[in-house]
Amino acid sequence: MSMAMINPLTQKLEQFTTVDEADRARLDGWARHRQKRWDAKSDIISEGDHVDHIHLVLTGLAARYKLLPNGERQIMAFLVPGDLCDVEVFILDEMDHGIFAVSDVQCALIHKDKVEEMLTESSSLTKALWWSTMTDSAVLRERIVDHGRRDARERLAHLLYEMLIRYRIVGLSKDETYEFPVTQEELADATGMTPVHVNRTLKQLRDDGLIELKGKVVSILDTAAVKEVAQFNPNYLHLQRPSATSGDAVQRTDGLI
Amino acid sequence: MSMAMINPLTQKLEQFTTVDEADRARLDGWARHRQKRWDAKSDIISEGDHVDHIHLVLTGLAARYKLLPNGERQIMAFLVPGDLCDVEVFILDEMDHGIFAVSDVQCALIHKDKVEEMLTESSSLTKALWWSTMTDSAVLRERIVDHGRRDARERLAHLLYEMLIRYRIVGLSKDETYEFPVTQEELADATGMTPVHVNRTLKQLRDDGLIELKGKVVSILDTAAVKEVAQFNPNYLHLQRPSATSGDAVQRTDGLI
DNA sequence: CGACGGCTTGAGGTAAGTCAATCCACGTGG
DNA sequence: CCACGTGGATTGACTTACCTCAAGCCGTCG
Repeated sequence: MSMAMINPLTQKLEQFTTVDEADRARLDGWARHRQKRWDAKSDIISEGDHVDHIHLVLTGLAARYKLLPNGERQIMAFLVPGDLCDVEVFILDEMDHGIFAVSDVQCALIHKDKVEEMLTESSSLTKALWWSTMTDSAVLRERIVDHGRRDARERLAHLLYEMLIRYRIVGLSKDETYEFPVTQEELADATGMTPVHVNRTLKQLRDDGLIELKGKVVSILDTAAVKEVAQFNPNYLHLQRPSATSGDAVQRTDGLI
Repeated sequence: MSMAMINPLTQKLEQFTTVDEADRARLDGWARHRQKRWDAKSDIISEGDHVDHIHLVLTGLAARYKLLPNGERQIMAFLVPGDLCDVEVFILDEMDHGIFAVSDVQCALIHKDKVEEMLTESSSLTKALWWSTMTDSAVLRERIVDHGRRDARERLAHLLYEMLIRYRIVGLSKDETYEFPVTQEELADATGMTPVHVNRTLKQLRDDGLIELKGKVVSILDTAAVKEVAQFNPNYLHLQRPSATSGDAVQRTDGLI
């Protein structure tokens, strides 16, 4: 990572708390220490792996997935820069799912000992990291709502809008536009649909003037309408810093959502 | 909680590690200190609540849920004795979902300060609790697979079998039988189906001799067949203690699964 | 130029939803 | 002790959202 580049994990944690100089230095050390690159479509971690490094996505897009006995695939989460792939392996014995590189991906490898060290040395970072894993769970829960109670159109709109915000958090969106390097097949595996039906639904969203797709670039053309059809409630992303932490009761309204 | 009764949280954590006397005493103190009871169908925690106690289910069944603007409900997880309802509120500002009592529920209320205290005083319990939240996430991921890539029959079979194991962990199953006090409507809200279709699918599972339902009591009649149609792979429950933790390489085969 | 991966579109099929009636176990009050 | 009301389970008839199969298209890369 170049010196100029902002550590996307630091940037993400800023959503939750102010990261002080010591913590920032620690996070930068993690991101710089050891890096590795994966080609698009290759596995970063496979189901059953026993990992002793945590992977932090620096650039590119990755995805958690499971393969069913019949060969079908379900993508359970997308991982954007700033996301940690496998905090669980820190505790659990082996991966119960795999993670693959959707596009070319650059990761920092953080040895679990480094994280363990942090847990005792910085309670602020421990909390921040905890916040990160809790919001990851919240995103999983929202995905369950998507699959259980939203139809194709709502589900896609919800996913595309959520990704906008998650990219925005790490500074990878411009206005209402972001690069989302997925194929329609991957979108299908993430939304529990068929590639064919993803295609038709996207066309419908385009024809209705809600979104635009140019290559891998997504633009939300009509924010209000997209939030409306997605029934989007941003509370699950927990982008307001907890009021107990900030001295005053001022809630930030910096327009991320 | 009577003295004789085994703390279900302790019992659950035993899946992951051996709980020593000090930790056991701490957990029992938590469970005994302050308790509260909820009537069936009442809210234990509502969306938007700011909670400063963690709720530990002691008896009964609870469920995490979200309400959509159009009034539909999605149940994202069932909480059985030994499950913690809201570790997240420890960090996050407010609940992004609600939790309601499916049956009458008895909970222990644990003040967040008690938990914070534990985090600095017992690294073994900290790890065990971490394991617990990680497996909760794993269950959420499995639910996404259910919804995305399994049909009604597979989904119900999967849920019923998973619940058997989760009840078994806390000693609330007898052979292949357990009490699961849900209505078909709640089952529908959990599986993303219609009550009508839940009914038909259950009938089919019964007619095929896979399961039995007597009132609220579920029996898995044909374990092999149920695991087969559910494509059940227990790895996501992480019931093997991590090999790094146990001195020898012996894996337990006590037949929970 | 041809092959290939991914996108698009059409025609027809099916799992699951909707609407609605009936049934059944219960609890409760007259 | 029975009539009645109520919440939940059950079943039938019909509709629909999404799937399947299949063909064509389009850009790119060797």
